[in-house]
Amino acid sequence: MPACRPSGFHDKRPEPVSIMPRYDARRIENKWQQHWEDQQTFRTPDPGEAGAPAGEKLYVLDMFPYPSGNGLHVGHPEGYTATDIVCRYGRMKGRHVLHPMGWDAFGLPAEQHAIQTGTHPRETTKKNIDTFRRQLKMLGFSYDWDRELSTTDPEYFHWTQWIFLQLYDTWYDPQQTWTGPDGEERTGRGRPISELPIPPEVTAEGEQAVRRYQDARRLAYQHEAPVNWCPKLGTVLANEEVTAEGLSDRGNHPVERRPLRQWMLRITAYADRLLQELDGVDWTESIKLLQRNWIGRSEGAEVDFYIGMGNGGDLDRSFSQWKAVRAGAGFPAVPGDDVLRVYTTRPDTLYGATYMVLAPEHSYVDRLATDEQREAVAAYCAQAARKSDLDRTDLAREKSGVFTGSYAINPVSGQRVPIWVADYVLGSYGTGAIMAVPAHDLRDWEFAVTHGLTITRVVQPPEGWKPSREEVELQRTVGDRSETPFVGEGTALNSGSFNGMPTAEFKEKITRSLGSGGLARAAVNYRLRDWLFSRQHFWGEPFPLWHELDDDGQLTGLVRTVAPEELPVHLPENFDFKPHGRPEPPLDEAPEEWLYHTAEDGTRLKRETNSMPQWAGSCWYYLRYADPKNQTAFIDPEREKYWMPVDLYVGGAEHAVLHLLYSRFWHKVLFDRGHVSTAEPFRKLVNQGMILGEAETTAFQDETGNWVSVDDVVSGKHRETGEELTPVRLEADQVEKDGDSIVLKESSRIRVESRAYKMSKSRGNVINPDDVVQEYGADSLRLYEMFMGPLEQVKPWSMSGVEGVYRFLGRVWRLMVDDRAEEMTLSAAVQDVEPTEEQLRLLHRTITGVTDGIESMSFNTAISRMMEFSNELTRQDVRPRAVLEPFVLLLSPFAPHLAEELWHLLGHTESLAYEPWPELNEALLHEADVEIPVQINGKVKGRVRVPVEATAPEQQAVAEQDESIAGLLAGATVVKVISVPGRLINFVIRK
RNA sequence: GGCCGAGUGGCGGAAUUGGCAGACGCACGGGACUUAAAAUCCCGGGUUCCGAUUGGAGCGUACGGGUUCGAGUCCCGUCUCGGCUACCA
Repeated sequence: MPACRPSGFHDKRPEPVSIMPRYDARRIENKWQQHWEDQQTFRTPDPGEAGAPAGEKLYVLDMFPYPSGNGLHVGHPEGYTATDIVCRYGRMKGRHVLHPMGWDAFGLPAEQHAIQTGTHPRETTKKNIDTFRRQLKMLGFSYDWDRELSTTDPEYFHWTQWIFLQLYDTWYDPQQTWTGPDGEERTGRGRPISELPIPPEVTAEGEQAVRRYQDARRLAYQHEAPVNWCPKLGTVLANEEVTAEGLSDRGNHPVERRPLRQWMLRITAYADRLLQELDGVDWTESIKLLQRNWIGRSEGAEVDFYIGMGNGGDLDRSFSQWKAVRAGAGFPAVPGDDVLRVYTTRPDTLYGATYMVLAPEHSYVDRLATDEQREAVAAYCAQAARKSDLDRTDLAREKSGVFTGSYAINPVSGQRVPIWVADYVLGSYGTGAIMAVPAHDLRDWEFAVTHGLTITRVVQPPEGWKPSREEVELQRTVGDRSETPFVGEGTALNSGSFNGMPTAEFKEKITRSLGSGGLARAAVNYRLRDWLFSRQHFWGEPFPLWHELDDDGQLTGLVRTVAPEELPVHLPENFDFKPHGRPEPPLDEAPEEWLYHTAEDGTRLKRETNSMPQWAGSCWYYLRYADPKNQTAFIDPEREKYWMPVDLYVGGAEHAVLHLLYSRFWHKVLFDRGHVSTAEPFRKLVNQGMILGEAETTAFQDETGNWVSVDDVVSGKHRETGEELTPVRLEADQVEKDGDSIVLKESSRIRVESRAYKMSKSRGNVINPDDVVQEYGADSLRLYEMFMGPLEQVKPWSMSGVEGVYRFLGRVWRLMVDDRAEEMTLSAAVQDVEPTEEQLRLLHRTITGVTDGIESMSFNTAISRMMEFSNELTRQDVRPRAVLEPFVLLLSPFAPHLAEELWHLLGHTESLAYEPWPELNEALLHEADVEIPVQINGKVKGRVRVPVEATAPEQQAVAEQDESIAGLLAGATVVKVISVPGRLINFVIRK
């Protein structure tokens, strides 16, 4: 906090008994917040309801917060103020505005707090929500609080569970072509599981076989997936709770990867739709790109390498038989046991595939390990299983792996290639096995060099190719020649009849040729994986599922759904959840009456004890706001049609990938199943930039107190000696600028560091919105956050900047209020007189500036224009009401409390929230004359005044008559004249 | 390493998208008011050189090139900072 304090709150003089006429933010803000609440000013009428605005609907949404125990952060009000301005502006423009707020309230912190203190997460959550609500109300946001929701409300998660059942009931048919309610034709659709065609041979096997066949195709399915099991803590950890070193965040205990039965959502089925339908939404290209990269579509081919049925030596002979069979039967959808299927984006390098690699978790590893190699392979796989993904990537600078002892046959060259196991191949991508082409893949090259495997070049680089940095780094010397890998495209080499063919053509030809031989097929792969949808936690939505048990009380793998009319499935009451020392979820220890049930047919049932991840509730909350109290459906179809899609969605960039991808996925499933009418939920998306702490200037000192220039500091240590250095905070007057760097005043050789850091408790630079409001008021906080700079940009906080906007608001106050009077009175300068032409021009310039600023979300420039207005009017002794009133309306979306108070003072009795937005009169915008620059050879040499409507030749004539210009033109040859009406004149001359 | 974004006064930033660089705010300096201070109001400012008083000339948007009558804005290359991502075959 700054030392000097604004007068509004801390006036030393005795308080007058009457209303203080000074700008007193706290009094005004409390008053109007109360007024809005009493009058239900911002309650949004439902479509068709009496009193609903006739204008078009406008749905503006904030990403709802996780109500943490720390309360609101200054980052929150940034986006919330932006959307609030858009909404308030929208209302004044006659739009029917939906602007809700709620809580993403399931999550780990409340659960951990519960384990430590015994307080139920429900209570912690309620308390935190109350704090957040109070803080948001204190900032004067125009939410319709009647629509408030929390993901933890049973009435809400009722429908989260219901949507899960929809996912469970859906399979994806990639073939179906259909036209949706949006009139678009698409191929591929999520359909009811009852419509899944069952092959006759499955039907023949009976009901259980049919159920299992269906279960394997649902969008929600069960799968063994590794979890972070920490034996010491006796609990499973979320990825965020595991450090980069593979230790538990709390206590630094080792964490193992353990497979556990979990629920997955088949988001990959929608990968193509998620990719393609991104084109139609109004998001920045960089966020779209982020999503595209995350989905990571690649095109290539699946190729089968023959491995025979055993480890026999007759591989070469049986290979030709196998090939003949394949030529007749074609490429099977599911590979048989006699082949190893790989995915490659470079089928053109097939002739250079000199070995193969399996991921350690590949199911063929055991089978392919020969007796001599079995022990080494088993040891390697066991070691790999213990490593986290991070370890695997980190340690693997040195590419490790072991030979299985087995061979496969390269389908094009007919050569035997060794099969290895290595953890640089991921089990979860492609087929979990690769053909290695060391000459043309950096990772394969590195591995081959390390393990002495054959490298065959099959692509000739194009003329003039220079190896890239990474390629050079991997250079090796063979005899007296040096070789590098080449990963680019070129022409074929050592590739039989394909020699000389360009890469692109080769890819296509060989895929087709192998395809007709039944050896390969074109394939598409995604980086995107199916979504691991279960967590081993208490504080999350329970799954609406029962497991069938066999006579021994074991899960059969068959599942029954909870009937929709029995939803929601509540969390068990009076249950003391503590880590129980097993990887299974805490709910596994829930009371019997919650956990077990006997079905009408006598089958023993056990509840699913995993819970849903925090993402679940945030996947569809935007829908519920449109109909938050609906008891019979997750949303009324008419309301859905009316309000969707969200017109503007604002939130932090940290959700640019996952949250948006997940909710788009759910939305598309609901769309396919006919529950929503739009294919995409969010029409326009804006990410606000992070707010950093105040800028800090830091210098470094060594042990003896000598300054060390930042050039010699690497992550807090001396670059040469490695000595730990002490960072010292400096005041602005201790440093100065020297060229491009900032240096100590006392020694210009010592460069210092000057930058702003992310706000964090440990750095002590966290700004609490409560303090700012206490000190300057909500209007100042709102205004400052918008004035800092463009919404999307990262920007440092500055407390004196807050003071700047506070002073502006005070000036606006004194524009209209006589602050010397004993009571609230209009300033004598405010008069009912005709405004001057100049005043009108100023007003209308402000109207365009503010209107355009809001519409393009450049709030900072909109505020600048209002500052110019108030600066100008402050200087004038007569301030016509006719320009002040519209100005108050322009200011109102930004500083609503102050604006309401002034509006009231100007004699209005109603809130200004629904006053019509001031209308622009273009005619009043311009003067009769404009001053334009006159250039000679592109340099400004003078200025002339010309009529606004002057044509190019007319304004040129004016310029030529100007004394100083005429002087400069005299004796020179005018080569060319550029005369842009109303802009400038440029004479190109030669002496 | 890859991808994305950004570099403009002491600081946050503006510039109608190729047309007067530095709007507006902060910080700073000067003045008015005041016994004094705070608050408020008014004025000032990119920089170098010459004139030296009112003026004039040059250089300036990270750096080096280019296109153009004209570039902060477009093109090529380089550097720095920030964010995301990390063996995806």
